Amino acid sequence: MNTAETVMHYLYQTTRSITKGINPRLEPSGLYSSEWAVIVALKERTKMTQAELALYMNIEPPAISKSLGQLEKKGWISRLPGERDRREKYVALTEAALAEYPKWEGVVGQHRQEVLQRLSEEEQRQLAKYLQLLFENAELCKERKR
Amino acid sequence: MNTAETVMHYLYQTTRSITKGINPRLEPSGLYSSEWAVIVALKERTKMTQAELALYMNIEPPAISKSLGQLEKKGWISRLPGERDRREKYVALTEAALAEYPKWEGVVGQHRQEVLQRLSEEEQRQLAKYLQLLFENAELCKERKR
DNA sequence: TAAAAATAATTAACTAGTTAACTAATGAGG
DNA sequence: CCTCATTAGTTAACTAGTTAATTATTTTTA
Repeated sequence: MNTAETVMHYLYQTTRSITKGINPRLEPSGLYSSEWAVIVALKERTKMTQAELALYMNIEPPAISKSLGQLEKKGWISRLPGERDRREKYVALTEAALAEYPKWEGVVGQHRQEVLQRLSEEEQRQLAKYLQLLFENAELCKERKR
Repeated sequence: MNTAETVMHYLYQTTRSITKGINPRLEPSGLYSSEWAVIVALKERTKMTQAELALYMNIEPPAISKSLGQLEKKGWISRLPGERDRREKYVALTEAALAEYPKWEGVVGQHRQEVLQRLSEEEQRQLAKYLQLLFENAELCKERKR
C-alpha cells in the first residue's frame, strides 16, 4: 500500500472504530452517536430550522429529519412551526436535554481524550489542519463531478 | 470548538465527503465504494475465507456477506466451499474482475490524488502516522469497554 | 391575481455498517 | 461413538447516511 492508500485506509478504519467505541458509552443515556451530533449542533447554535441544521451539519435533510423524530420522541428536542413561514420547523433542545448535557459531554469527552492520547496539543492541531485540507479538497471534488 | 473536538469533526466530515465523491465515479462501473473496498482486499490477498476477509478488513462478517452476495451476482467474485471444512467459503476475484481492475484503480486513484492534493508526500506520511495512532487508541478503547 | 417555479420537510428505497439470533458443519471429551 | 461446545456463514432488525419522489406552503412572474 502506498502512502495515499494508507491515509485513506486509516481514515475509514478510525472513524468506524471511534463510532463503535462511543455508542456503548452513550447507551446508558439511550442516545446514539448520530443523535449526539445533532444535540451538539443545537447546543452551539440554539434554535435553527431543520434546513439550517442540515446545512450546518453538512448532512442531507432526510437524515436530520429521522434523528429529530427519535430525539423528539425521547423528549430531548422540540420542533415548533415557523410563524412567518409555516413550512419550516424551528428546532431547540428541551430543558431536560440541557440539564443532561454536561453528563453526556463528560462521557464523550472522556472517550475523545482516550482516542487522542499520546498526541500533543500541537500534533492535534496539525492533524486537524491536515483533515480540514482533505475535507476542502473532497468537497471541491464533489462539486466538480456534479 | 476545542482542538480535540475539531479533529473529531473533520474526521467524520472528511470520510463522508470522500465516499460521496467516490460513488458517482464508480457508478459507471456499477460498483459501490464498499464493494470496491472488498475487491481491493481480494486483489492484495487472493483467496481467503470470508472469516479471514472480515478479519483483514476489520468489518463484521454480515457486512462482508452482503457485499459478496452483490459482487457474486455481478460476476466479479466467486465463492467455492472449502474442501477440508465445508462450512467455509473461499472467495476470489474472477478473471473478468481482474481484467477490469486497472480501470477501476485508475478512477479511484485519480480521486485519491485530488483529495490529497496540496499535501506533500512527507505530510501524507505524517497524517497516516497520526491516523494510525488514533486507530490503535480507538481499538484499545473498544476492548476496555467490552 | 392565477399559474408556475421554488422551497421546507417528509417518505421511500437504497448503500454501509452494527449486534443478536439462527443453521449447519466441525472438533473435543467422556 | 455420541453429546456438547465451537466455528463459518447467513438472516433479521437496527443505526446512519444517501438520492429521488411527494406534499404543503410560499414566492415569482406573466
